[in-house]
Parts: sequence; structure tokens; C-alpha cells
Amino acid sequence: MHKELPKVYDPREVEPSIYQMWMDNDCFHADPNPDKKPFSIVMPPPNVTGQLHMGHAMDCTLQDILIRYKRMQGYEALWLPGSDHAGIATQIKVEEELRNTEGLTRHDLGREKFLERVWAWKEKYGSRIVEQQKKMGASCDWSRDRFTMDEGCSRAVRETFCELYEKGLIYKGSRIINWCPHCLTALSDAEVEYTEKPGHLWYVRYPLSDGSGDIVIATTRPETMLGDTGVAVNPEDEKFKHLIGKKCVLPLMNREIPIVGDEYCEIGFGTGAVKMTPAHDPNDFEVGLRHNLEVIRCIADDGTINENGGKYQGMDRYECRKAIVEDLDAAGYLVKTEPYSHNVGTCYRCHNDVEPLISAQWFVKMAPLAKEAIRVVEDGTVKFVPERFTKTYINWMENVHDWCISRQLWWGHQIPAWYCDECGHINVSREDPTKCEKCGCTHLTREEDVLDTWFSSALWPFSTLGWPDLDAADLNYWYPTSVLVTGYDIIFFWVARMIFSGMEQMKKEPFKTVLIHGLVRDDKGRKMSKSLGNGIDPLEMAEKYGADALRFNLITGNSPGNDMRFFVEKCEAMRNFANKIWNASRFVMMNLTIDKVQLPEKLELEDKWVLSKLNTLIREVTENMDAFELGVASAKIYDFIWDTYCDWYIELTKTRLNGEDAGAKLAAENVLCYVLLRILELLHPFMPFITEEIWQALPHEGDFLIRAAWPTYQEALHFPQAESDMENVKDAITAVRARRSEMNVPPSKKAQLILVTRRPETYEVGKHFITRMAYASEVTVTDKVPSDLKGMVTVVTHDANIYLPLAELVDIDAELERIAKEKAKAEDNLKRIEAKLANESFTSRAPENVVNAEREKADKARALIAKLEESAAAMKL
RNA sequence: GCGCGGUUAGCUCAGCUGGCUAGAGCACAUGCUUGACGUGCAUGGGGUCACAGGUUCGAGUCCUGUACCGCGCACCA
Repeated sequence: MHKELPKVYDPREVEPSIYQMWMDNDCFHADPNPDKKPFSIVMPPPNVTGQLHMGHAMDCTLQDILIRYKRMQGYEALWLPGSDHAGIATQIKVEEELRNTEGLTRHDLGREKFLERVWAWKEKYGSRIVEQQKKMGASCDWSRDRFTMDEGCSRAVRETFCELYEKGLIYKGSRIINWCPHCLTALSDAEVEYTEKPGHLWYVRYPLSDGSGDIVIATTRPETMLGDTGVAVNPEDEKFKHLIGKKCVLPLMNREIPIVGDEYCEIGFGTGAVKMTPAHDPNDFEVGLRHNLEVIRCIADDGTINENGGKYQGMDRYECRKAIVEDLDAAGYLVKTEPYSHNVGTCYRCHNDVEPLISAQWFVKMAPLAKEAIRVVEDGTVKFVPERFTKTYINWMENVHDWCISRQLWWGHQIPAWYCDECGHINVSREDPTKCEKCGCTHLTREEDVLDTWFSSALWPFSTLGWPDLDAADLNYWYPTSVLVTGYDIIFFWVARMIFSGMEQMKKEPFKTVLIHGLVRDDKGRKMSKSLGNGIDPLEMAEKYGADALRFNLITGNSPGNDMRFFVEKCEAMRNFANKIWNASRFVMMNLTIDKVQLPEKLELEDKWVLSKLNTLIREVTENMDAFELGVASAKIYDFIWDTYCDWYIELTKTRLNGEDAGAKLAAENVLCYVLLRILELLHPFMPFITEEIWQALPHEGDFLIRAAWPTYQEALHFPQAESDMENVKDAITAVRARRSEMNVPPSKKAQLILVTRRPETYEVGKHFITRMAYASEVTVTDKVPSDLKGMVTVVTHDANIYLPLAELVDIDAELERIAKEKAKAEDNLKRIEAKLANESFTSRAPENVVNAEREKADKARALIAKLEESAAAMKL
């Protein structure tokens, strides 16, 4: 009835067809269903231009595990996929292509034509990452695939912008912003990465106007002196306070600038006097506001010196720095130069140095929004897993500045603001306006800037579910979403902004739980990066070892929020695990004559043992899954499958399967198959492909494993006595094997075996296992020590003395010595336990089950010692 | 400067609310043509859980401090 299965599992053969089968049968589709409980995850949208990297693979796997688990538990589980237009990244890519193929810039094409190109690019490459996610096994509802610039999302962006503008939470203003001279756009604070770079501290002498001397300032950025409009000193500084109100002359520029007193200057730092460049430094800007300093911008958008820079105009800012230092030195203004390392802001996209400069931009006023966003996390409505990220979040939210949301790009959501050519009024509206709402003039010019990409991602949890349509069925059924899965590196960019946006637009949190994961690093612990070339391609790994193996690698043995190192060897180990399951299943199928699985009325010792252990596994794994301890859950499943099921249970069933008793064989088949089915169910979220493939070949009810029910704990299958009896038999087998191995007795050399115990009846059932698995020719179970132990090897467990007549290998003295050694060890152990039990505060204060467990341990230790003594005594006879 | 992690076997890491005679994978050693699997089986070696105090009947697990490694924020020109 079953096809001949290959000895080695080949994921390349299986995975694509299994995925296709799920797709063909609509297995990922979800619809609002009032009879079921909702569960939802919105996928962090990857960049349209992107390729799947290891971080995505992990993110994707975590989400898929949760979705599959909840789906099996009977939830209406929606995993909503999508992608992000990724303003800067995409625009740069298309610009590059344009330059390389046609030697054109976007300006040569013009806005409209250029955007057509970008859309074409999006159409061409947008599906690439989707295909890659499918390879990973992602069970997303692809019919709901969304894009941050699709019609619905765009509507949500516009609605949000207008609402916030109307409430006064969005404004336009001139402020110091972070400018990337390479990407040619403003950036938000979050988009600047600071890196410590070695530099210099230059001390420069500014002569006082009245010729009474000079004042020395220190700077790390001499080129900005072209825009200096003052010098500040601390008003309490004895050294300088007499100079406040005087003027000095800006060297090279011959501009007279005032000396002002401001608390901002720290007495004793540097020279105590600071040059003020309000147009290129946020602190200087603030000081300038307080003292009415002129604002002179001297660096242009492209990072060169502008017309305010006199003879330096046109130079690159760093070229200019060199020139200025030289000129200062030549003119005798340079007092000294010191090496100095300081933090330099760089663009998170292109890593060029960011230039702080004054510019008119659009901002979101954060203080009112932050309030609710903090509350909802503090009161536990939104929970971070692991919890420690709560602090990171709150800390950021409490100190957040207004969010600069305008970008000087073309690719993105163009800001819905129109400037009146006549009166200058700003018209912001949901529909494109035809005339100025203030003066009625029909000459309007639209704002060119687009919005920060993260502005649209911030709305993702509700824009994808149908908002701003408040009657949207999806929105009402699945919002708030259940879990958000993402890396800690994106908490500020995205998580924080989704939370305040959700609270503001929906008046409800966007998700209940934020599951944070770490970075996947290379085997040396370095971040995987393009420039280092140390990235490992997840698709290559999936191709070579199987997506299941890759998924298991990414999940097992690491805990939430922690970075992990990626080892190809581990993929191999997980591939081996898949192969192990494959072969165990092959074994089961080879022996299968049934087409319906039913647990037999009469369960054997080993059946009860395995069922009882399985029961515990189910309970524990479910608990771990609910607590997001996926790594722990997967490790438990791994252990159960390899150790309990394969190494023991399958071996144990061979007696029946190869025996003559048809009834017994049938019973074994049923239990084998029953346990295998439960294992496949538990493993399915982690290794979806191989489990489905095997499940399809086994007798089962229902159509697909992906739709099977998650197993639950069965009180009727709890057999503590059988577990313990079977463990005794296992102990006996293991102990004999160990002794034989130590003595280098090959398995082929069978030996007679006499097992002496106080309760022979408990071994009767398990006797044949000992015969087969402990390489015995014959096993005698008795409660009487044999009269003649000459030439016997002794093996002792806490429950039995086992004797093996292996005369030619036995050295009585050595045996006695070994027994004495074991006994000493056992006695030490017992002493420790007894000391504990003799301690009255322990017995009275520790919980009962702990004390009882300790008593049991003592009993076992005592029993072992008694057994050892018995053996020693018998041997001396 | 503020905050957060980490420090457990040769390597990489688990170890949840304290009960552990501290686990796993890989690596290592020995043996095995045991008819599911050598991508395997069996057996074994290997750790004073960074250090110092403290709380507790009991600490890898909680508290305080120290050292080193890493990360995030904020920064003084």
C-alpha cells in the first residue's frame, strides 16, 4: 500500500510539491469567522527591492511557527504578508540602474517618468522576495498581499496625515535636521547612526574687535566657522565673563561677531569658549535663538561650501576643512591641534557622514503621541517578549524629539500639501484641492517632498486590514493583531511608531505582544553584511539542507531577543534530524498493515511508557509555545523523537513486530503510528514540509497536517507506574551495555544474564527487552542471589543486581575494587541527601513534593548501596 | 554619562517563577556490516556555572559590588 521510500530524505524533491499542494488547497487562507477565535500577525514588510537574508529567514520562521501552531489550535489564524516601498533604498537602486544603463539622472527624466521606472522595477522584482518566503514555507494568506504604496495604504497615509495636521500634530518648520549629502534628503533622528571616529580638536584664536586681545575657541569642525555668528562663554566663567557683550572678528571671513554668555558652555571644557554656528549645529541653533544670533548656512545640500563661504565656495566640506586649517595656520590663528575622537553621525542607508543643517521640513509633534504610547506599554496592554525591551522602548519614547517626516525624494507618498502661490497658505486635504481655502486663488503648487517610508509602515497593522474604512470586516475581526515579530534593531523605527499610530488612529493598541528576536551573526559573531561579504544565503542553505533544517537551526537552542551565530554544521545536524524522522517513519510504514489508527485496549509496558512520556511532552511543549519559548519547545520535541521514540520505543516494538503473535503486532503498529502522528503534529510548525509529507503517507483523518488539531494532554494516558517500571528495565539495559563496553565485549558475544531484584514480577514483562538489547543469550529474573558467583561480572542498578558469567574476562579482585568504588560514590551521594533530610528546617520549610523527591532519592541510593554490598558479599563466597 | 545584555564542557549555546548529583549539538575517544537510518547505533572522557560578598533550609538561577566582553541611547565644542 505504500510506495518504496528512499533511504535518504531529499527535501529538494519534497518541499516544492508540498508547498504547491497547500497553495492549491487554499490552506493559508483566512476569513473572519465568528465561530472561531481570531489570531493575527502582520508581517514586517520587507523592502520590495530586497532579497531574503538570514534575518528575514529567522523572522519568517518565527511567525510561521506561531501561525501554524495557532491554526492547529483552532484559531482563525491570519498571517498577512506584504512589502515596503522603501523610499531611499529603492530610489537609489533605480537611479543607479538608470545611470549605469543610460547614463541619466532622475532629473533628466523628470518626476513622472522616473516614477514610472520605479513602478516598473517594483513589478519586476517585487515578487522575488515573495517566492523566497514561499521557499521557507511561509504560510501567509497571499491573497491579502499588500504594498505600502498600494491604493489602500496610500489612502490610510493621506487620512492619517490630514488628521494629524488638523489636530496640530503635524507642522512645517525650519529646524536643524540631519541631512544626508549623498542621498540628498533629510533624515529622522532614528535614521542616523553614530560611530566613534578619530579626529582632531583645533584651537583657534579669534581676535577681539577692540584689539584688547583675543579669545581662543576649540572645534572639531573648523569648516563650519564660515557660518559662525557668535562665540559663547559661560556667564559664570571668571576667565571670560568680562568679554560678554564685546565682539570679536571671525578669522578668514573678517566678520564681526558677538560674544554671548550662555549656560550651554561648560566651564573648563576645551578652552571654555565655543564658536556658534546656528545653521549647522542643533545646540548652537538653540543658543542662537536665545541670543538672537544670525543664522548663516555655509554648506550646501550636496556637502560643498555654498556662496556664503567666500573663497571656499564649491569645495567639498572635508576638502574645505583642510584648506581652512592650513589658512588659519598660515595666518597665525591656529593655536594648537590635538588628536580627538568623537562621534560622527552617518546615514543608515549609505553610511556617509550626515550634515546637521537648518532646513524647512515637516514634523510630527511627538510629546502628545508619546504619552499614550508609553501608557499602553507601562500598563501591560502591549507586552514585550522578552520583557527587558520594555525599558528600551519606554526610555526612547520618553526622550523622543519631533519626528522629521519629509524626505526630498520622489519615490514615496507625496505630502498632500499645496502652497498658495498668492497668499502662501498651506492647504492640506484629503482630496486634491483646486483653489486655496484661504484666498480662493487657483494657483496652487504641490509640496514636492514625500513622506518618510516609516510613516506608512507605522500604519501597517490597520491599513492592511482595511482602515480608514471603519466597517472593514477584517479590521473588526483581527484588529488589534495578536503578535508582532521583529528584531530589536527595529523597535524605534517601527514598533514604537506603530504603537503611537495605533493609539492615535484606532484608539487601540496595534498588537498584544511584541516578540523580539536578535540578529543572526556569522560563525565568528560578526554582523552579516554585504561589505564584509560574510553573509550566508538562507536560500542556499535551504536548497542544500532543506528549509525544514534551516528553520530548525534558526529556532533551536537560542532564546528570545538574543543574537545567534550561524553555523553551517548546525544545519547539517538538523538535516540529519530530518533524515532520522524520515527513516523512523519509513520503519513504521514498512511494518504497517493498518489503514486506521486506534490505540489497543491492552497496552503493554512499553506502550504505556511511551504514551505517558508523550503526554508529558505535549503538555510541556504547549506551555512553552504559549510562553514564546520556541527554542525550548523545539529542543524537547527533538529529544523526544530521537531518544524516546527512535532509540528506545522503536527498538522496543521490534519484538512484537517480528514475532508470531498477530494481535501483538497489530497493537504495536497502532501505538507506533499513534505516537508518530502526535510527533508530526507537534513538529509541524517547526518543520512543516517533512511532517506533512510523512503524514500524507500515514493512516490519518482529515486532509492535511497543516489543518490537523494540535494534540492535547490526555488524562487517560498517564501511566506513572509503567513509566517507572520501564525506566528500571532501561536502567538494567544501559548498565549492562556500559559494563560490556568498558570490558570490550562485542555485541556479538552473547552472555547469560541473571537479574536479582526484590520485585521480580516488575521485570517479567520487560525481560525480553533485556535479552535483546543487553545482548544476552538468556535472562533469568529472580529474587534469590545465585549460590555460585565465581567468574561473574556484576552490574548494579538501584533496583537490581545483574550477573553476567563472562569467566574469561573476570578478575575477581578488580571486580571487587570496582564495586567498592561505586559504593563509595553512592555513599557520598546518600550522605549528602541524608544531611539535607536531617536538616529540620529543610523538611519543615521546603515544599512537600521536594522533600518527598529527596526521600525517594535517598531510598534509591540506599537500595543501590545494598545491591552493591550484596554483590560484593556474594562474590567473596 | 544613562541604560541593557553576556561571562555555564574544546567550540556554540539551553537551563522559564531558586530544589541540579548542571544539559544539548558539534568536536573528541573506543567499539559496532544490531535487515528504519553510518546523515546511523552503543559506550565514554570533559564544567569549583567570571570573581567577591549577601538573602535562603537550599543559589547556575534572587540581591549588592568587582572585572572583562558586547549592544543601545545621550553627548562637551
